[in-house]
Amino acid sequence: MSKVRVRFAPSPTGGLHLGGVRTVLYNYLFAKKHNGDFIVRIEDTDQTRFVESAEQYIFDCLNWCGLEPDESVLHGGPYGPYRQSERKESYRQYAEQLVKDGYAYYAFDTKEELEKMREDLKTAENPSPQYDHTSRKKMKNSLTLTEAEVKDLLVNSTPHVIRIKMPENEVISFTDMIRGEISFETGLVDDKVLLKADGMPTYHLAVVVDDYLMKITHAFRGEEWLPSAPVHLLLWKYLGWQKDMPQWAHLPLILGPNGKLSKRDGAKYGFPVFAMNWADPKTNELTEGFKEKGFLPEAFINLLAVLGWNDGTEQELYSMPELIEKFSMDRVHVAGAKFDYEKAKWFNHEWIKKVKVSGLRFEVKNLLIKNRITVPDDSLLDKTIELVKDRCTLLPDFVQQSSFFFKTPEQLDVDAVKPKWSDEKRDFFIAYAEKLSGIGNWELGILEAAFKDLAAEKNIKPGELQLPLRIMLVGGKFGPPVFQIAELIGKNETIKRINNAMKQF
RNA sequence: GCCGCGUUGGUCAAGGGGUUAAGACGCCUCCCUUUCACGGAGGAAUCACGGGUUCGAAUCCCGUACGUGGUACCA
Repeated sequence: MSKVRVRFAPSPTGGLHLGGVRTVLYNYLFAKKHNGDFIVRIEDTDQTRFVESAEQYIFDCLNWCGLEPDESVLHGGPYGPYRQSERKESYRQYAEQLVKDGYAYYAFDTKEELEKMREDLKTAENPSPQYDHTSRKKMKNSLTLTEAEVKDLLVNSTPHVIRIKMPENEVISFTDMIRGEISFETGLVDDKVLLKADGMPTYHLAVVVDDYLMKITHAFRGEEWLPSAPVHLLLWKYLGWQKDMPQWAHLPLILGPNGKLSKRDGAKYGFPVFAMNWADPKTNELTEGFKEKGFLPEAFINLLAVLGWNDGTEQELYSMPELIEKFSMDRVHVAGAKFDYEKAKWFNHEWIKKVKVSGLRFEVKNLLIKNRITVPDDSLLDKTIELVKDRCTLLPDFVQQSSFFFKTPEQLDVDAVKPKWSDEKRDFFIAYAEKLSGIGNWELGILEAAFKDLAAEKNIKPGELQLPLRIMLVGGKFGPPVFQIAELIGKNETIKRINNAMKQF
């Protein structure tokens, strides 16, 4: 059996969508599981939708996700170029061959003529008429024109396209790796344009030619391609490559709260839909990404992997190597899955708990610096991360959960203590601060014991004193156990915070 | 409209003729902790609907409904 080769073929038109990343992921997992190659091919055949920065952006996203291609415009490889615009010249010959063999034809209709046809044929029953075996007879193409007329038009370089000639009455079927047998009546499918007037291929021609030339063995793409699959199948056949045709799998869609997931949903419901921040160079509109929202790539990959796939066990947390080991296309769900942001956050939380401190250090430090908190000491940072990571769902949560380790809280939640504050408690804290200043061995157990002994001495329940102490040290009702905080921030800082806070109570 | 694909709790889902229909997220109650979390123990679903087939159907078949995708010289 030949080496497994799969490809992800994005078009550089904008941000990389959740569904897009999952498609890459499944490609990647399948390839790696079978010791195959993962190729990224840029489908930039639509010059009108091309966005300059989008290509680099896509690679940045893949890199962040840890989905490194084996071959691509950036990684090179023996089957280049990996940008379809650079392969432009190679497509025409195949289209011409199809015309010669009677499987395709020239069409000279102008945009206006096409519009007119659609307008004329439009009825209540048929709101969107196609350019197909019924309507092509009335159009301006090499099927209706004489040979001489066609030749003349061609010689005068009249703008034209090449369209596939869909058979009138055939049934074409194939086996989808996740859906099984699927069949279509060819007469219901339109005569898709194969080669555009500008000489560029459409997706339909390019995907077949390039998959063939690049020796792709398995073609995975979104379910939205299913309706045009018969065109591709026919092309493989007409070009005489049928025995080399890849196996297909059409992946289910990822849906938003109301149907198809769109980047609008992100803004509307407050969750990211792109892998990374995407700033549209045309509109300057910024769409937030999972990365910037504070997701770990491990979590992002994990949640995407199990959105539509499971290995049949109860396991939900998977690392990339585990996914590679366990992934299989036939366990991919057939139906679309609604994206659940709450669960996505849960995955991130789990990964933050799971990942080692060293894996968090860089991001957390950056976040703190961005929030004007200086981190003088990496070992303090590490201890802090270890202490608070259980209570962080998204990376930015570290700012609130750990900033008080590095700087005195600016604002204290005085309302939390004031109602129950008393002179007795004030006395206690004055005495405690004094006691603390005499402690030589600054460590958790001693601080806590001193606290409890003094409380007993003063006849106050220690529980009633803990919240005030927390507010003094942290500023609010959150954070790890108080004495651990005191231990970490040190003697001077602890005493200072106690004294300062009392002025406000 | 037509064509394709789909339909197990609010969400992700296991299960593919006989099960008390797993598990997870979220929600609620309780325990732990006199912060917030973590952790632990519980609570809530007859499988879209209608017909078949069968001794027996969430599981097989057919309809209907609903959802979703396509119906571009976009991918």
